[in-house]
This record gives sequence, structure tokens and C-alpha cells, in this order.
Amino acid sequence: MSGVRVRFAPSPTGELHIGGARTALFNYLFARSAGGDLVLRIDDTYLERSRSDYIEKLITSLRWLGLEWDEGPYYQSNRLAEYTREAERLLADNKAYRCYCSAEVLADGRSEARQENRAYLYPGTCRNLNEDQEEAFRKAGINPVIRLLTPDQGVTMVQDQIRAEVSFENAYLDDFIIIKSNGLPTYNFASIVDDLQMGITDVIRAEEHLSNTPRQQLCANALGYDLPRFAHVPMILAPDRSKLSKRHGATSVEEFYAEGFLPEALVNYMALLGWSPGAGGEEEIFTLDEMVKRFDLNKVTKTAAIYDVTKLGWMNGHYMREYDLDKLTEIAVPFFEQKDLVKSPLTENDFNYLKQIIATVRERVKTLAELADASAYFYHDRFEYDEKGISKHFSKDNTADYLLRVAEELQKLEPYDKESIEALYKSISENLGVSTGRLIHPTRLALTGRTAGPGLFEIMTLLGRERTVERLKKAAQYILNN
RNA sequence: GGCCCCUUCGUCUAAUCGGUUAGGACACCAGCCUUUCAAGCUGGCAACAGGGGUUCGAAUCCCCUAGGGGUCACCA
Repeated sequence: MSGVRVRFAPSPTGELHIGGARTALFNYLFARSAGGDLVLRIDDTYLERSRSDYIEKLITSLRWLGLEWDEGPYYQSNRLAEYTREAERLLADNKAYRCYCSAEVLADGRSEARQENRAYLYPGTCRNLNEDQEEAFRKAGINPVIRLLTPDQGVTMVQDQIRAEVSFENAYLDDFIIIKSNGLPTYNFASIVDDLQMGITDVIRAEEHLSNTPRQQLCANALGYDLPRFAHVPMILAPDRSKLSKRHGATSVEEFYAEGFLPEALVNYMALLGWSPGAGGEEEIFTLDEMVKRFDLNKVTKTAAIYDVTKLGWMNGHYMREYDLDKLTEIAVPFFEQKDLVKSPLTENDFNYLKQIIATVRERVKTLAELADASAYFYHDRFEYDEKGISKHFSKDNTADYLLRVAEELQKLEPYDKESIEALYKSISENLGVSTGRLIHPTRLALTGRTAGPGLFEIMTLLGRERTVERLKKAAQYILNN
């Protein structure tokens, strides 16, 4: 075994969106390609905003995407004692200290710094308090925070797997808080303590954490642990290049599911956002297993990517067309149900019928939701005739007569199948001295209400003789009445 | 504003250590196929942010500028 251990550590303050999902995916690909383990950890120390239903949704989303983890979920809220213990150790070693400064004083300092156009750095007011002073603060009922004692000089170097060496001047890093006055750890502390204690070898996360990394390294050093390797993957941006957020372009995995995207397509698309197999490789369609084989952190881009729904749509359509028909039908059922087209459980006959519909309709749609929409007329005739279609195909002379003629002949047709119907249309049009299109177009409009769709004779076969004839007569009637 | 990261077609990206007509995919346009719409096939349009260096030669190395993003919380 490689000994590689990575983690995906979301905070349950919202639904998993494409950015987080891609981070999970890269961790998964890295772990699998190295023969290592993936740990799922829930960073839920932000009590006010963490919600348990988000945790469930998150797990559902990860499973749906097919990203199985090996350990966890672990919860930071169950590990509070560890953070306290590690912080006490630092206190005992004089590598951290209690700070009694009030929020107001800190806020004043910050606004002052802002006015002077410089970054605020905690001035170290409480660095060297003596016992008496601390005792006095305690008596006054002030709950202290714990701050890490950080070096004032020198450089903290982050070795990033994707960005090489990134150095930060310690002078710009202040004594930041590791334990809040309510006793809970801050993110930077809890995160690195967990990574260290859990033996994480590679921390793969979004670039927004790069600036926090030196702080975490300082914690690790003070605590006396070896550093994990770091890799900061580029962000995914909204179409206007701004940060993706819940209310700004960030579609959640659940929404993708609800819109009828296939997990294989979404995973494939996400992988290509910031990664490509490179080296002349021009294929873009990969199964998860193929991605595992080819994944390489060195091939991850440095540039933030804007995600483009159009390409995802194309890819989803591609997957739908290639998908095993039985499987596709199974996962499509809820979408048909939602539109009241079928009711589960389906009988074998119903399932097979649905299968035939999907086989032909999937050629021209991009999502499962569209698939159901585009199939509606196979289940009922409560549709309006397309307006342009009416003026184009219903308004010519004799159309009603033609439709009635076709209906009449169809009733006698034996056998009622694609080939015979096609032959019939040919002979009728010859007989009438008109082009087949003159018959075909109004027929399609009569049967589906639309001007576009699967091959007409296929539709007629699937609809069956009875419904076909009925709809033709209905359309003829409609034309005569208007 | 300080600090950090980034910059190839509209979008996602390729081009191992400097030498390519700068390649592919989506989108778009055209043609083919065809009963329609898709799909498919063929072709087309389209990029090295700008400026300086280094070099025989730079998308590739260095510097500057500009632009974008991130981060500076008792959020994660």
C-alpha cells in the first residue's frame, strides 16, 4: 500500500455544489489512483450554521456521484476534546497564550488599520501577561481566547503540489486565534489538528485555502507534527468570473439530479474542469475507472475555471445515448412519474413500452427531464397544436381530407407496422399526386402537436393503430372547425 | 488597501527540457444525411492580456504593467 490518505472535509452549511463536488472528486481520484484511502470528515464546528439535514444531503450526493469513501464520516463536533487538549499542550509549552482583549478593542484596531490602508495585525497585547494580570481578567469574568504565538520574522514556505513553492512573510501573519472564547476551535486549528491526528498525507482542497495554509503549518510546527503535502486546486467561478456561491450560479448536486443529469456525465464534466489527461490525449469521455487510471495531480491546472452548462448538457446527452437502455429507463421512471405519465411500480408491459419510447426520444434530448417532456404525447393527447405548425401544415387545402383518407386506410392496413405504414404513405401520396411530405407533416402535427420529433412511422407504430387513427380524425375535425 | 495565486479561441483545455501552419472538445456557421428535429459525418470561424528583456529562435525563461481571483473574522 502507498500509505496515501486524503480527506474531503466539507462543512454542512449548505448543499454540496459543483465546486465542493469537484474537490471531493479530485480527492477520490487521487486516493484511488494511489491505492490509498479517502476519509470523509464533517467540519461542523460552526454550530449556528451547521445543519444535520445538510449532512444527509451531502452523503446522498456523494453516493449518487459514485464517490465512495473508506472511512468516516468523522465529526469535528465529536472531537472537541482533542482541540482543547492540543491547545492546552501549546499553552503549557508557551507556544500559545490566553488573550483577554475585547471584541470592541479588536474591532477598533481593525477599522483604524483599514483607514490607514494597511492589513490589521493583532498587536500581541496579551503576549506577556503575568499571573496577577490574568487572575484579574478572570475575576472580571472575561473568557479568554487562545492565540498561537507566531514568529515575527522569517518566512513560512508552503510546498504546494500544484503551485510549487509559495512563501509568506511571517511579519504579515499575526497571533491568530486557535480557540474561541466559547471554547470551540477556529477552522484553521481544528482542520490542521484533524489532518495531523488522522494521518492525512495529502491535503487536497480549493485554492481559497492557500492563504490559510501558512497558519496551519505554524500550528503543525508548534504541535510538533510532520506536515502533510498540500495541493490547492483552482476555483470554479460563476460565468461572470466571480466567486461561485449559493445565490450566484452555484448549482447543487441535488439540483443537477433533479434536472435529470446523469452522475457519470456530471463527474466526467467536473473532472475536466481543471484537469486533463494531457499528452496528446484528445478524448474527453471517461468512466470513473478510466479517470482513476489517468489522474495525476501534476496535470491539474492552475487556472480557475468557469463552468459552462452548455457543455455539460452536451455531455449528458452523449451519456444518455450511450447508456444501457434498461438502466436508463429505470432511472428515467421518476421523471415520467413526476409529469404524471406513468405510475410506479410499472408492469412489465409498461416498462417495455417506456423503453421503446426512450430508445427513440433519447436521440434528441439532453436531460432526463427533457426526455419526459418530449415523450408526453405517447401517453396522452392533451396537447395543443404548435402554432407555426398549424399555419404551415394544417392550413393548406384538402389537409383534413388527406388526414381522413390516411386514417381510413390505416384502419384496414395489415400488418400495422413501420414498413407497411411507410409503403401506405407512399402509395396514398402517389395516388393523390402530392409529395409524401404533404401527408407526413400534418400527420406529425396531428399525432404529437409538434413539428419536430422522432421518425413519424416510428411514432405511429409506438402509438398503435387505434390512437393514431383517433388523433388523425380529431385533427381533421379541428381543421374543419377552424 | 496589504499579502498570495492566476492569465492560450466566447467556454473547458493541449502543446514533456524554448524550434508546431498553436491541437482537441463545447458553442457558433456551412454542407452532407433526412419525412421534421436531433444525432452522426465533413468543413469553417476563433486564442498565446500588454510592454520590455534573455536567445539564432519565446505561448514556453526573467522583469514591469494591466486584468481576474483568493485571503486578511472569536466563518468554514
